[in-house]
Amino acid sequence: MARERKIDMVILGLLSHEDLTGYDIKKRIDGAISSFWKGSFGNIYPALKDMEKQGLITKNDTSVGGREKTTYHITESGSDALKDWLKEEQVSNELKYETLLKLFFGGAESREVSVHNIEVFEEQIQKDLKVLKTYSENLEKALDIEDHLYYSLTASFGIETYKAYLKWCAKAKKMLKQRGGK
Amino acid sequence: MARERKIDMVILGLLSHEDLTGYDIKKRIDGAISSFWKGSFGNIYPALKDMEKQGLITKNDTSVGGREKTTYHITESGSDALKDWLKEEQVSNELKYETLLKLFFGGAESREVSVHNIEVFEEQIQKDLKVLKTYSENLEKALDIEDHLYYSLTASFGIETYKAYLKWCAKAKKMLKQRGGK
DNA sequence: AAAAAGATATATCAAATAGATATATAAAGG
DNA sequence: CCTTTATATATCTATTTGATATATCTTTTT
Repeated sequence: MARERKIDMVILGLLSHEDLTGYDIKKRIDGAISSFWKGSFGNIYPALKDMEKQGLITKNDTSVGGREKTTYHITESGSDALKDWLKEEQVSNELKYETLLKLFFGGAESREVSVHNIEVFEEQIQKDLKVLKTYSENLEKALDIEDHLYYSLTASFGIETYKAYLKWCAKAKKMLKQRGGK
Repeated sequence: MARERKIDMVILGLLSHEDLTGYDIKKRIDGAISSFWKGSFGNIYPALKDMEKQGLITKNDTSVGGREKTTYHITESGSDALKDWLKEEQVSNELKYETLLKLFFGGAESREVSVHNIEVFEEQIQKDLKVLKTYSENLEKALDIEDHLYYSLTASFGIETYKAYLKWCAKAKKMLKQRGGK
């Protein structure tokens, strides 16, 4: 058996603030959450169906014109499930860095290949950092809103780690260019 | 269709250094690689079978006493596949931080809960950092070995990011304890 | 020396995730 | 008017995760 489905908690967390459609949920996940969690239609829609059966959320079908859409709303029971999860001790934090995997096995190719791979990574991080900084600055304009504090803290996590990445990139490139590599 | 199977590259990378059994591969992944990639028997064994069919690796069955074991060896074609992958531009780096997910939705519970969750994370990172530092120090004793340079760079990535995490933990806890939270 | 515990070794299964794709309507732009 | 983009739901396959089953060999405890 695989562990408990985490997408459920992402959905409950989002629905605890506002009613949303599956499509809306995907958009929210692709936004601020994307730097530390991912979601796809392939697990969002099945999870919504399941959770409705379990009574954690309720659905509300509406049709605007010829277009049908289903909005979900969190129930008392769903809200409790979210709170229980927040209080659980064990967490699974896992990162899968293909860039590091390539570097680890970098010896199978020339050093130039590894340097280039680091440069590709570096550029991506620089872009991501820029986006996160803008997001963070906007949040800090209204830190009196309780939720903004939480969003700001997760953004700051990203900013701090991205900065560490960039520092490492410079160092790693230097090391690879030094001491007469093959 | 899901993207190309990444476990294949982990296996090829490991086999490029020495012949290994599936069990050995699991042990290697759980070691130095574990901080940036994971693997399980559930994907290692099927991948080995597949790759053998594809001619990327060859198998060698031996029986020591009544105990059977299969050792795998990388082929020329497997070695080429590894090098091709190293030279590919696109990479998928994804982190799934349940700790951050909980913090993002922290507003559904008291600030104490979030502070506690950060403390749990902090302790784990402190442990991991200690292990990585020891590993890194041992590598640096013999940096003249080409491969050690690569292993050292990946270890240093972990060390730098873990340090950034700890710095963030202190800051985040301070923020949550300040300004009269609920 | 026997029993228990732990390490070695392979394999498989269910649940969850990733990523792509299919379908159809609505809105916006040229 | 037509094309492109956004909205919205759904499904499928491949892959990964995590657990479990089985069996042998080795080391430690009694």
